Amino acid sequence: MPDAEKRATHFIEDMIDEDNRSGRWGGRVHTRFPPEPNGYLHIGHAKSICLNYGLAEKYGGEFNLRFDDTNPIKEEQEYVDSIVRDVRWLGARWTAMRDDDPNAGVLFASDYFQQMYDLAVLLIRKGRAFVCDQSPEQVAEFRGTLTSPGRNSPYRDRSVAENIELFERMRRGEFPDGSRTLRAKIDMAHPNLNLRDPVMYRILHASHHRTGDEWCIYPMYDWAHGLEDSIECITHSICTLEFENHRPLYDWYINAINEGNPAPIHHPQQIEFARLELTHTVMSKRKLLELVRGGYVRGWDDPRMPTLSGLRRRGVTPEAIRAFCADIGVAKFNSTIEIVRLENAVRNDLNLRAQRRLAVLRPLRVVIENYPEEKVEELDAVNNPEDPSAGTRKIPFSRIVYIERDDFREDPPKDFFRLAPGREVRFRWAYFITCKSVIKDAAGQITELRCTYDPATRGGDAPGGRKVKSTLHWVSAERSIPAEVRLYDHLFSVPNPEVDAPGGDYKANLNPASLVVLSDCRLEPSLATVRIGDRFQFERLGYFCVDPDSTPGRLIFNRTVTLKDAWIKIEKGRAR
RNA sequence: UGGGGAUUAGUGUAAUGGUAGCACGACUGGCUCUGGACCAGUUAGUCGGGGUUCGAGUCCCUGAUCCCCAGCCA
Repeated sequence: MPDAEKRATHFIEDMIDEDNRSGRWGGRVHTRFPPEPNGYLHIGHAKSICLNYGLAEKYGGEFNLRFDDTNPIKEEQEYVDSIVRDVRWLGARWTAMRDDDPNAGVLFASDYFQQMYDLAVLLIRKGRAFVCDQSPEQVAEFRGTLTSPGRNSPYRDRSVAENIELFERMRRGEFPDGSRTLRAKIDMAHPNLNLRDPVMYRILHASHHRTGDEWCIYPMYDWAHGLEDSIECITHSICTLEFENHRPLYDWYINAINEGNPAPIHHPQQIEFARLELTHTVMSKRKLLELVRGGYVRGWDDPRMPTLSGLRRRGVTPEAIRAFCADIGVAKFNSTIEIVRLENAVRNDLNLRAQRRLAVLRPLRVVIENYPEEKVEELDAVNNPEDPSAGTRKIPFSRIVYIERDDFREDPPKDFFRLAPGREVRFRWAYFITCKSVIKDAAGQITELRCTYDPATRGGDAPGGRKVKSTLHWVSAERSIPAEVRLYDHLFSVPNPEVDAPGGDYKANLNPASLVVLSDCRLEPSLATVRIGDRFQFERLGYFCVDPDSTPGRLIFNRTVTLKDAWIKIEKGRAR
């Protein structure tokens, strides 16, 4: 990734540096991202992708995208497609990737099923695996507990010949689901429960999204995963902390295969790191699925979701996500990142590239009494003060304009220096405006402001250097266009929705104000020609992007993130 | 009465026996045609207790706390 910045090395880089010094892998670095296609990718996966791809890139190595598709019951092609799309969007480049074929170079564990099967037969021949007829309940009962040893399965000492025959019959489909398993013969008293004769294969008469009905036995993750990495000659198998307990089992499998083997298989080094946790959201696939299925959000790509598709629809750029991942670091400490860090990365990125526009979300009508009725002026506005090459555009100014209701106070509190009766402010790129009077309806609601403008301040500067305390955004009433704007806030109203869950239900912490739809917004006319996905800064408000729900006649914008707002901070401080 | 990990400002993350630094947050101030951005400053930390050493976040001993593991899920 081109935007990798200079920073201290983390522990995995230190390990690779050490490997390179010792010549362990001959200078080779080969990583992979191994998702199970049973859900959509989220920001936590982005951390793993950035880590794995980033290492391959940094060390001139290779990076595989491989699906860990060993459980047909939970996996679907829809998820495969979305994951390929998201990894590509994030900017990772896998080995043999092509831009004209989405699936080129994508790898699948299911392509290795026969090799895995052959290796399982090898372990049976070596007396290291056996077919077990225990029921799932019996297996659990015989496993023992955390503090007490298990007992051997009564089927543990079957002959090699019988095991081979039964395993072949399992594959042929002669037995019902759950009736038999293939298990490794290790140690039922081992303090690490993963080594108490773990199941290697289970019978599953289920159709697989890629292999169809070719198989009715499927390898367990622990058996399959290490072999996948071995087959692909992965050097550094990077995974999350909870698999630390499994590493001895992967090592056992490969050692058992290689013992006395004239053609030993590759033995990758597994390294564990802490997965990403974020405040004000949830990250487990199960809970995200529940939010989608339960209608709590509008889908996997709801802009409030931490999914990559949600973030993309929200207007977050892949560059911002990569910068965020680089910023938070990699370690073995189970930490929770404050979501403002992500928001900050988004602002930093968009500040530099998003063009500025004027948009009024909650319009308040303003009549400029001394401005001619029919006159319209095209005023010059800078597109991006951070990027002179973005140029300028014209904005029409006229007698009647809209400003933000929040930008006027009839009785302004201290430190409020926006518009108020008798006060002069600047209209961005236009004129100095003074509020002369306030018009209200019968209910006492402000419906209109009557103001005057100073013709000498055209463009926004006073000739004598006269200052105003604030600059407001505005749009011409007649020459602006309507739009719907969707304001998003944190999905959950508390930092740790799973920990502080009333009644044990994290959903009780859903933020009722996470989506606010404003349907009467007014935009400057240059926005009439935008395309879906285009991003802008609406000055003084935040960053917004065009939602796919937009139609030619009706523009819909999503608020990606607000600008920092010093005034809100002052107000909140006063409330306290 | 198990095994495996972890613990540095509010939140993260560096420091690999030698000045505890950085980012975000918070708070000041400056600047500004976005109360944005930018600039300057302030705040605040090595889980506890022993030990080794001229010197310990780092090494040793000993406690504490937190996370993971008893799916034919991954």
